[in-house]
Amino acid sequence: MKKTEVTDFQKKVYRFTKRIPMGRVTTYALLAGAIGCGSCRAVGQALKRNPFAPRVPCHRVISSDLTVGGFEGSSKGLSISRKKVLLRREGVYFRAGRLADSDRIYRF
DNA sequence: GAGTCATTCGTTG
DNA sequence: CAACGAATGACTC
Repeated sequence: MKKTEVTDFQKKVYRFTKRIPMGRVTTYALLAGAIGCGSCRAVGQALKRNPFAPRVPCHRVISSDLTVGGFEGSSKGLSISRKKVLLRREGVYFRAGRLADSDRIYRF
């Protein structure tokens, strides 16, 4: 078994993700840009492997198109549904699979 | 070392 | 307007 080694990149991702206040969301591209990385996929990967599962609110990270994007390794299915419900409980409402208010996006 | 990924952008039909 | 492919950076096996 491998040790849960968190790379510097992941550390940044989790740090920024945890920085998101309740009732607010952010996008992969925004996170990637804030970290200093040109690819948003790397951010999603870090969240998917999320070693800090309940500690890091990965459900507060959505796609830059205001879409839910993915969750728990699936861009659709029950996982995504759960993500939407989770955000809804925090005050973030979704409409047709998209964020109802783009003003809810948290800017670093 | 190769494959995979929860994305994003650009071009083509 | 809609769909597909290519690009990019990092992680896991």
